[in-house]
Amino acid sequence: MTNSQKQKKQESGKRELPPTAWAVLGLLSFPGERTGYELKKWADSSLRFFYWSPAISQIYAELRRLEELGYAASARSGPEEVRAKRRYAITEAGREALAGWAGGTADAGPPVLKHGLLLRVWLGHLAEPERLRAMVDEHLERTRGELAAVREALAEAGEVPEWAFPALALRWSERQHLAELELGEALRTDLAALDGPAGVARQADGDAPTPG
Amino acid sequence: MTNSQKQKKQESGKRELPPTAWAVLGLLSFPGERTGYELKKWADSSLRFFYWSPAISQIYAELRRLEELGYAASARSGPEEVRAKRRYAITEAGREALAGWAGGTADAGPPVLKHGLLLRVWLGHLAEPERLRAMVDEHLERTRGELAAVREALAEAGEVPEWAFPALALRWSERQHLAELELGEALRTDLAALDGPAGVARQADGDAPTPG
DNA sequence: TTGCCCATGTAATTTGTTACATGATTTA
DNA sequence: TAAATCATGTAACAAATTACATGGGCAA
Repeated sequence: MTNSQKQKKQESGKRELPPTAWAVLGLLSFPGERTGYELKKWADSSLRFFYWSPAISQIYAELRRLEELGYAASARSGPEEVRAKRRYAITEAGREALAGWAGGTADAGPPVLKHGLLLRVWLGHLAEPERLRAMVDEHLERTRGELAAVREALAEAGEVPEWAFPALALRWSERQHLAELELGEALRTDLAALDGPAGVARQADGDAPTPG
Repeated sequence: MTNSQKQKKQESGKRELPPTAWAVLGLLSFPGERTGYELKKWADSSLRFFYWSPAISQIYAELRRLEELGYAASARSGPEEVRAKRRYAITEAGREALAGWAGGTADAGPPVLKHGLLLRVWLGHLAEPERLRAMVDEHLERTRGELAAVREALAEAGEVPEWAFPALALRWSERQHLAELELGEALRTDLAALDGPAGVARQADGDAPTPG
């Protein structure tokens, strides 16, 4: 390990919360009390588009941790019921901690993309050209569906003045999906150019230089 | 659990490999033998931009699994050394399995994006407007750096005809970063529009708060 | 001779998923 | 009254990271 990397280590005893915890707390930072189930559904129609879509079990786990930390508080509906419906709300401590995380000077870090189609394009020498083209077309179709979902969410959020920032993020996401569509079209063109005129080498073997 | 979700369950005994295993095998699918260390460096200058950047320990673990499955084979340099340098190559079985995965009819699934800046924008009500603007600017600066890195990788791959598909993916990534830059600029504009007219009125300006 | 890069690996821990179990309420 | 949705949770496991340990080769 290099020295510069060493300097990135944590010295503090209290360990940092993972992004998921902050995201859950972030959902809670908007007015109202809600259940874990509701949080999950909400995330799937908002944060999913640019950040995160966790398993429901993960939401419940994070809510328990947040409550332990005093960042969230819950009230069950039935008095002494086992596993009763539980509505969560953010606490003052939670709001402060979240504001420190979201509005602090710490770097948000680079966006991380995991694009399965692109990995397959990168590995294009292993697939039939027509199969590759079909994958791109499927991707375009799905992206159109996603764009529609973003716009649906935007139609809801766009009305309410309290949702101004979420609407902003969704607007970004709308543009991002439009760009993804253009990227897909360009990819299809590039793919055709590779396959069509010159008929570039699709053979797997034969020697070649090592990368790097 | 709904019925439609139930149908997605696996019935097969042999469990599917995670994407990381296929990505490592994918790196190995290009001619030449290489060490885990080299694989990591290569991934960080290629797949990182659109798919994946694993911990080095994860690479070593996957290589061991791949060898156990008979998908990869290794040869150590020193004869009986402990922990000697180990160069890996893909096997025929590995190539077949990979081709089945990458070129098969299975859906690549939707791309997943984790954009820390956007989460913070979504949570904009918790931060100072100027801090938010600074974050966007930092993001633009970093994206410019990433774009330069993509182009550097492209300059290397673009020459060799064997790297035609990797070059295609990198070309996609170049365009994607250009789009990300435009998205960031638009976000800055939207942010200013949100902050400007509703905030303190500047008497000299009057109206027309949207900058070019 | 210090420090960086190359190179491989183990251990501990955390994060996150899938599968399972349970039951209430709502809708067709 | 059957099915879907709402709602919470546990258990097992898989994936992945961080920290640590080790040591060779090379260059300022």
